[in-house]
Amino acid sequence: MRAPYGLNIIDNCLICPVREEHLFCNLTLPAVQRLNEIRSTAMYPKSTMLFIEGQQPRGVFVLCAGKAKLSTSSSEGKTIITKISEAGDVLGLNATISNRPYEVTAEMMEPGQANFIARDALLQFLREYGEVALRVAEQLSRNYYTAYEEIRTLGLTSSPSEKFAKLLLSWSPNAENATEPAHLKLTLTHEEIAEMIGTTRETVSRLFSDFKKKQLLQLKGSTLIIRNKPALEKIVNS
Amino acid sequence: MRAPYGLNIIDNCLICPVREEHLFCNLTLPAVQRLNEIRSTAMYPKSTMLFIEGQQPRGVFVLCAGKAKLSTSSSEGKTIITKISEAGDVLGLNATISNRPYEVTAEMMEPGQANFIARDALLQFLREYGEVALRVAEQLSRNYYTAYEEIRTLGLTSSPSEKFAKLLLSWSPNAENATEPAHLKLTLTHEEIAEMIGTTRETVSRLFSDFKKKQLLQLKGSTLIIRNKPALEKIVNS
DNA sequence: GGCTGTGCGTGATGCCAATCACACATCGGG
DNA sequence: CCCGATGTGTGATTGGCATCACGCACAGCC
Repeated sequence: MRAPYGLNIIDNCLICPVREEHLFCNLTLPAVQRLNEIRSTAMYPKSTMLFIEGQQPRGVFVLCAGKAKLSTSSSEGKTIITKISEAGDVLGLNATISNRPYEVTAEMMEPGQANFIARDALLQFLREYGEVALRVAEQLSRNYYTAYEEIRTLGLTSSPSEKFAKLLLSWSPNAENATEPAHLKLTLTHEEIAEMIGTTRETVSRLFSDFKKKQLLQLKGSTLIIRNKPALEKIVNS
Repeated sequence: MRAPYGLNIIDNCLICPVREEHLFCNLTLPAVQRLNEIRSTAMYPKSTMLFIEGQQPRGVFVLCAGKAKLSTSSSEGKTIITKISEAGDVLGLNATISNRPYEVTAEMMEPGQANFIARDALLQFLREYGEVALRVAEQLSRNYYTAYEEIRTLGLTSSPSEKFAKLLLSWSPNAENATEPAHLKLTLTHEEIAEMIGTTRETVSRLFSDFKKKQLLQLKGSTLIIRNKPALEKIVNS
């Protein structure tokens, strides 16, 4: 499904490419047509900054293919990654709606494709199609929830091991048939994981060692196997 | 301006009682009338829980008088206060719009008054008056920004002294005529301050001592005087 | 008056994770 | 092929803050 950079762009990827609950899904035909007029699709190579924390908002990006990491940094260089965005996500919506600077930096982690909708056009569009404004409100509300999850993780979770366990669980598909352990590709470096849970690279390395020793997880190349989900859950609310 | 509990309620306090940038300000007359039909005003004594984290959203509260603290807790009893809400603030908007459980607990810190708008009525109202839906989106967007500030504080600020300085600065009126130090009433206990910056009561006590010793602040009864704002700012981005 | 509850100040102790410092592994490119 | 860049493992050291444990001040109240 993911288009390698250099191939033809996925046409019309704005409209429900991946998820049904997409912001711009299931609109009325006129709205869809108007949307197609104001969006512009482009490919972005790895490491592209779609936008940078503090910039005036130019508009929103709808990710069609590829992953992007959202991060925020302090003046002293410390960085936290707040989210890994995937196809279907809308980036920069909050800044664009409220006309405040982008609150995060969005950087492509792999080559990908996105639709851009300029701020003025989007606002005009929302005024014309009031139905969509409520959808936007709902999306913002979801974003808020995610942010609050982050606040709870950062503020209430004390030890790095707790946060690490929490992160692992958030990766693990929450299927109930826990008979066989979850496999998943690990695409992040230890450094990036450290930035996600607010600790140092070394600590992440040691956490991996610890958890391997305790049979909580296993690593085969870049494949991560979560061996003992209940134990992880116990660590989280310890 | 603040109505002591037991006095007559402030009529019509929903409409721009305090702030011009209020969510339900400057609406068209029909919208205002409709709003007056669906709101219900009540007084709330100190320590009232307007809503509790995890509850299904019943609707929103518009604070007219009094302060409320918003907090979230872990299962082990650790608590963080994420915001002190004041007159004019809209509480529970995110949960109500997205129909997810309240993400925080809202507790009155002093007797006060608030308007309640039930979820169904609010959603219906927003559908009828599309103009207001966009306003709601803007409000949610602002909330998101505030949440992100919190994330930055929790995630990027390492030491308690930094966070404490940051909190003090957020209290201090950002007037530029820094010729005379800012005075303000300290209504929070050390415990509550600790919950705001994610540390312990004892550490807050020691921070006050430290900062007093360093001439950064001064305490006269419950009046807090911020003596050296530039130095505080230096601590924040240290 | 004495009693209880709540908030505050401060010492002693211990521990966990940041920091510093290396060694090593892997990979892609000239 | 070597060589830099990037990512990883792991030891030793250290300091900051949580924790425990008090004593004190002050209010409200019977």
